[in-house]
Amino acid sequence: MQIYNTLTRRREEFVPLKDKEVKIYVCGPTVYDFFHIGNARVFITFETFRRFLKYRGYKVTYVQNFTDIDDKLIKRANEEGISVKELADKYIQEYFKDADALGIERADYHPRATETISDIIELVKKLYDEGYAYEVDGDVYYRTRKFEGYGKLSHQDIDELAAGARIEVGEKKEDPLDFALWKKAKQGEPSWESPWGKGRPGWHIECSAMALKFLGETIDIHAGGPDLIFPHHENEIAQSEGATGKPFAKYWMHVGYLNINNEKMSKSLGNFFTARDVLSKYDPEVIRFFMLSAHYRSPINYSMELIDQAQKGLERLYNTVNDLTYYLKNTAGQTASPGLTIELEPYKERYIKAMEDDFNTADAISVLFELSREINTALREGVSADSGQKALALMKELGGILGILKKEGEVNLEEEIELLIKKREEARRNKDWSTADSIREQLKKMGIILEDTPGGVRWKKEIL
RNA sequence: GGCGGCAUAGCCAAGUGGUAAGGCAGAGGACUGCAAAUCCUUUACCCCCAGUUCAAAUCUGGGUGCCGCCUCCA
Repeated sequence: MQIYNTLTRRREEFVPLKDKEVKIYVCGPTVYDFFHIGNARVFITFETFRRFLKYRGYKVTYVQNFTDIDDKLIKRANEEGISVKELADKYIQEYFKDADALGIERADYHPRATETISDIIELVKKLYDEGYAYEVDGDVYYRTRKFEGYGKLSHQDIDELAAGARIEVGEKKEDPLDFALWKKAKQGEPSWESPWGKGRPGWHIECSAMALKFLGETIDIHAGGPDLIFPHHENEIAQSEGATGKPFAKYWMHVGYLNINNEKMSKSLGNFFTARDVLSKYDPEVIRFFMLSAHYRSPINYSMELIDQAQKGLERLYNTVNDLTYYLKNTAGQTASPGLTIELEPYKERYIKAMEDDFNTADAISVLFELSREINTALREGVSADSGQKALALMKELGGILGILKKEGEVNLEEEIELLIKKREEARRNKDWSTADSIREQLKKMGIILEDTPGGVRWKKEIL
């Protein structure tokens, strides 16, 4: 199993710190608003990797945090005239609504920064005692130049970084590169007691503290969005390794950007879509399929056209699953001939091989398409019930890792629909094509698609 | 200015030395009352130039173009 490590900029053999146990920390959303589809890409991507690791027998402990105290939350809460906690509670709920809808399995732990304050304070204290932090008038800063490896993740030279750094008004840092671990409370802001007086945590320290608390000093995989590499993850390394003296994470993983019209999605450009927007227009599985159809480190472009393309592709896979299901229910075993057998093992092996190659979901999906074609062919020639069952199970098994092919296409015929189909059959026998076609249209509007096959009339529910 | 990524058919997209997966769209065919679905066939001088090699989309150098990070951001 190979994983690309941002730290070394190479693909590395994946060896967990301990046996087959994998500890993963993913930076979660700042809960001041609905999350957007760029966030969704991160959550879907790493959650899918977790599924695959579990599938391969790893015991995964997965942590994804909520940032529920920061400038953006404070600003938004003030605008809405509610407390920061009320705002955060609201958007954590909304997070779960959207994430659940997208089929994103819940993490083992979803810690909140505000519930980790005592751990954060302990960590800052430790950094202070070690000389990695200093206090100025109630603020505590990290002494960046004291940490030897600073810049190793983003591969930036510390002096080059210093050239671009700025000190904001009101900050009293020793060095422009230093960053806040603890911020002195301002009037009307949420705050907690600390050795440096009332205040709140800086942004980066919470992730160090939560990873430490739930996963320990060294974790296997730390993951997140691409724009977290600098400064967020760089700072996390400085904090965690400064405090423990041990490597923070063995593998650092980052997804590519999700772009709109080939440009980074951002609020200032107004090219912004929340997951909820997109969920109102597309089936969640289509969104997952779309995101997983390119390599996770490549940028992907979001547009209706491309999502439509993805939907068509997913429909093709579903046609196979539904045709096979139908066949097994209605046709298999009814003929005297034993039927074909499909060699399934090679597909499974190729799929696993693709996923073990730095999670090449695009390649894995192509295996599903090839399996799909072979099943389709076998279906017209007559596949054995046993082999058909196994093929169906494999499609669902491999699709399930990606979070697709989970729907049941068949529904029980309601009487009204049954009646319509009978009427249409009668019309067809009388070669009354216009009546037959209008009934088919009528059913289409009800979400029922009819197919006249050599074996008789097939119907299916429109599922995407 | 510093650092990095990408450039494969109309579109999307795999492929890190041995003469190009897969999907969408298109064309032709089979099936069909018509559709739909499915199957078969078909569509690539792998951005340009030079080099290394028996052999390069894949390695090296140069060029062009696009994108990103260095500042809150997934």
